[in-house]
Amino acid sequence: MASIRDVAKEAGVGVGTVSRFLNDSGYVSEEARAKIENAMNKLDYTPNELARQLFHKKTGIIAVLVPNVSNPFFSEFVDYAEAELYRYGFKMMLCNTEKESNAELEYLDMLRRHIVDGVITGVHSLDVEEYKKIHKPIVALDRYLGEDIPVVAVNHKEGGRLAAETLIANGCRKVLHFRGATEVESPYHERHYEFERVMKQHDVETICYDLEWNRLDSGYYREVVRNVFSMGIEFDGVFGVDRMAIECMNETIRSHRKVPGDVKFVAYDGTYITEMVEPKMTAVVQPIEGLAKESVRLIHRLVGGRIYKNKNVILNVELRKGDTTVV
Amino acid sequence: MASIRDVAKEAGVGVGTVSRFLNDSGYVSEEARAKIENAMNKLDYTPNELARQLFHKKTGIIAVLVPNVSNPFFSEFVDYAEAELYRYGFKMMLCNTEKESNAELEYLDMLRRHIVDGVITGVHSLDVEEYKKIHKPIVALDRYLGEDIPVVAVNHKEGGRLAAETLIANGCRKVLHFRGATEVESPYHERHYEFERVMKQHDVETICYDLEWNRLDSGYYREVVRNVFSMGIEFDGVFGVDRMAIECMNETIRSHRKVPGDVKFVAYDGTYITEMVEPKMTAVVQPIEGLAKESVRLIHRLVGGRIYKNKNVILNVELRKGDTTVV
DNA sequence: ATCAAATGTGGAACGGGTTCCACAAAAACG
DNA sequence: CGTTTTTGTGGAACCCGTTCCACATTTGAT
Repeated sequence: MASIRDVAKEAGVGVGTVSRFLNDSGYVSEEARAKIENAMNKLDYTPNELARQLFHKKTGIIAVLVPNVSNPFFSEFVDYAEAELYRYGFKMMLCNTEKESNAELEYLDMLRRHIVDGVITGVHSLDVEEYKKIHKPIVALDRYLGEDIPVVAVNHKEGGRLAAETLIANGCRKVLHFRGATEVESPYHERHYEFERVMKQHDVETICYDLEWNRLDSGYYREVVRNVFSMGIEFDGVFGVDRMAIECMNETIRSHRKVPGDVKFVAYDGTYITEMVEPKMTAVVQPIEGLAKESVRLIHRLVGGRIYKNKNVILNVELRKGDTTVV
Repeated sequence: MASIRDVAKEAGVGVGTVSRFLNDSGYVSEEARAKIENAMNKLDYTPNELARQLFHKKTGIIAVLVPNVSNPFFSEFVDYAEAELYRYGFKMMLCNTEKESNAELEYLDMLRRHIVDGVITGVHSLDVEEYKKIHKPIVALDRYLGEDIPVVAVNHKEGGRLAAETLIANGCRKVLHFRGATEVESPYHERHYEFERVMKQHDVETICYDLEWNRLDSGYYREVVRNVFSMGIEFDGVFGVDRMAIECMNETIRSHRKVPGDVKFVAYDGTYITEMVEPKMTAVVQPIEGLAKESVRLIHRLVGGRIYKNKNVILNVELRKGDTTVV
């Protein structure tokens, strides 16, 4: 593999000249340009990016940590994030952390090892203290990781309120509410608190089902649904994360109840799968593209050296009416 | 940031000794070990991976090219591939190529720039000639890219046969067949040919609808469905890729026809979404985990320097009966 | 014509690990 | 006790592109 020195020799110029030519920096005469171009073609030269990176101490790679890309929320996030990173000239390293408990730590370590310039993390298994030790560009998606780490999230309180009000407006009197594990500190729990608050305020009964932490697989959701149905619980409204709501709706249909006639559904997140089922789900939709864009914008600034303490970004949610509610 | 030379000086040893200590290669006395460990802690030293990579001309990064990670087939593939790459000690760079026409080329160029050690590509927009020029580790997912590039795919012919036989066994007489664009050379077209062949053999009428090339978004599928329904075409069976089949089924249900009573459905791919809809889809399922594992195994070998010309891998498909067919 | 500024160039030093070689001391062996 | 072998060490050279500095030539201004 030819190096810049080979090119310089072949072209009969100095390495500095070749380097300046390659980077369009400083002065290079037309004559030298031509000679270098010739030599490059002749030797089929491509600059070694690694040497560049070593010098600049930058790789232009951002690690994106998610529990699991096959989860629609995260696959959409990753999709948008990759496109946006590309726009900024970054490459994306993808890290699924669900599979192995210390994968998260290992990927964070790549920051110190100079393999990646920054990390966008949508993951929460690690102790917050681990993050505080790292003084490098990190952006948290929907997660509090300490003072210095900016958070990108949606207004979950508003989301909880919208869901509650929708079910109330639909005349629900007994609502099944699937909650994410509340042990973990995350902005998204706000939706549960607010949902419960509004429901109580309107004297609507809620049955809370607490989901296990970090179980995002469909198998688990199905198990939960079967569990609920076998308990013979009656309900006329459901609020839960997309896949949970969908599994629950399917079981409802299978047990010959009408949707939205007998039971209304409001899903949380509003990923594409809520539009893929029949009837289409009414959903509180998170602006995933916005979350991705903001995350990338922030990481770009951080990598660029501008310090942004507590520059959190909160985006608005929106209710998308489907056919699982009548109003 | 401390370097290995700082550590050597602090510990009062040579850089070679520190390097040998870090890599557990060659001789290092207990005494030296202790001194180095001390110095490392004192200086909070982490080796710079970039310098290592420059020397070894390896980054341990594999690029995975897919049109779009939010497509369930690819998100599952990427998910499994990431896990498997991790097992081999590789990191994954994710590249969505759909957004921009020259993204594919740009990502391939990273091979030459030494940014990635290998590429697994599930993408087809580029001219095959482009690939032939690159003599670096490349594995193709479901795609022919020339003599030297190994292909990982399933037995699509078998898949087409299974689908056809299922619809025939269900007594279908007029079947809607959504086909991927056949201009592009890809193993997966086999399923269409075989499907048509078997149908014709059994005198079952098929209506072929050719889909546009590389349009994988839900919006397009919905548009196609609306188009078909507005044409007033009658059919009692449908064969198409997961999302196409699902969109078609939803429209069928909305137009008050019964599934599987009036219309039977067989989906191709069998990603999780076919199990998420109600009724569950009967599907020809691709062993996505197997595809991912084989792709990674091959790229690992290629990166390891063992040449494998034409070592293609063909996996078996399987029919998973759901509730959109009666047999 | 004179001097300053602009244009152009080569190469050493650098970034931070790795490897290899020369050399030394200790251990093993006869 | 002499001689291999093993253990242990330091440092130069290398991987390859970048930057900076010293120096040369040309252009422009006065």
